[in-house]
Amino acid sequence: MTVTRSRTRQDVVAAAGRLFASRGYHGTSMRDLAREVGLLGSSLYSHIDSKADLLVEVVEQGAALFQASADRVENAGGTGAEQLAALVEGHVDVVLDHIDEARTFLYEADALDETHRQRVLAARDRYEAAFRRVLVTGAKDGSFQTDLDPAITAIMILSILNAVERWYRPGGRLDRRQLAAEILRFCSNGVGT
Amino acid sequence: MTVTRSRTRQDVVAAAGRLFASRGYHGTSMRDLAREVGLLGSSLYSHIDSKADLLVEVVEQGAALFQASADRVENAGGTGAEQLAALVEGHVDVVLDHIDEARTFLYEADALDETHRQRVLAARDRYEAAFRRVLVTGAKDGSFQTDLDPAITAIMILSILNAVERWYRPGGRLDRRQLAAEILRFCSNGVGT
DNA sequence: CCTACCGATCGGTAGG
DNA sequence: CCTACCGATCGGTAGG
Repeated sequence: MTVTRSRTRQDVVAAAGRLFASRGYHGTSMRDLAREVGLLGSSLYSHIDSKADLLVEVVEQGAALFQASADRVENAGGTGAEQLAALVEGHVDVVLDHIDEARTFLYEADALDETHRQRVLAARDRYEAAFRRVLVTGAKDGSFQTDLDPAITAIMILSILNAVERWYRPGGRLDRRQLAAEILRFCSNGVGT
Repeated sequence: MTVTRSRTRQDVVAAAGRLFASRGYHGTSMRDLAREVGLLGSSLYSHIDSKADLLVEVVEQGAALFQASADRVENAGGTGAEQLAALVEGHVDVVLDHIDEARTFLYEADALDETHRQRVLAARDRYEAAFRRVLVTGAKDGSFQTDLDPAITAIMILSILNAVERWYRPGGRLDRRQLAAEILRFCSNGVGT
């Protein structure tokens, strides 16, 4: 016996995340979203106030997931090398387990109003700062080279991590642990002999 | 004496590139574009056939610029290390000199019709293949480790390169040669001791 | 390149 | 959550 139960606000937000991630905010209409969740367009407004609010909510979920990973790593402590490994694994997990929120956080911030856009930029910088700190820690404890530039190095590591969702598909040659290991290996040693 | 001369098709395409790169295809209206180029919306159609055609044209310009760089590197030859350096420098040049076409090529392909979208994916793979070949060359000639995976390594290098336009701004601490050198250094040695 | 305009779709509201 | 609808804007066309 199938019971059609009424949609919750979270159903609507999750569906919005799916569409924003796959077609972009401006490429998604409220009627697209309503169809995705099984309603008519006007019925969405008994769950939410506006399309813009939905974007804010999805983006902030993405920001919170990445930050939670960084916070866990910082609380666990360890050498620079250990913490970098944990940051890489945590990022891969967030991207693979919450791809819609991650993509929307990474690529749709420009569709936000200026106030929320600035908050996203601040959230990204805060997350990036965790990588910078780990690089400094590792330079001191002998994990890493001592002359590396933490700012640009953090950006390059995050560039690799953020791009994962653009090419990696589960079920392929690498599982997610092997993926994280490959990334960590490249970030540690590069291609050099 | 200022002469207002009539717009050419290329002015319209270039303006479209600017807007697609900064607001996205779906975030750009034909009236936005007309204003950018100093016309009324309907007047655009004496230069172009449709909004979709404009996207195709900008994206294909981006594809051609990247491919031209890869072709130049391949024709110049050299060791794997030399060719990788040339690919990195070439990519940085394309991104910094043609940021609108590069961004549109990288981020707006999903807004294309399926036929053109597939062509972009093929163009990206062809460009990526140049990186894979250079990695294989370098593994044979002693430039690089012999046990690296060319496919995933090429993706990671390109992830760093493609992200450049998201954070690098000319006139800052690094000029473009230093930027390319930092990227090459990271790709060669990573953070390890 | 503009005037005048088209049908379709947009985000959203009133009222039940 | 639906019916009925709003004004605004969308990409695009006819005709000059």
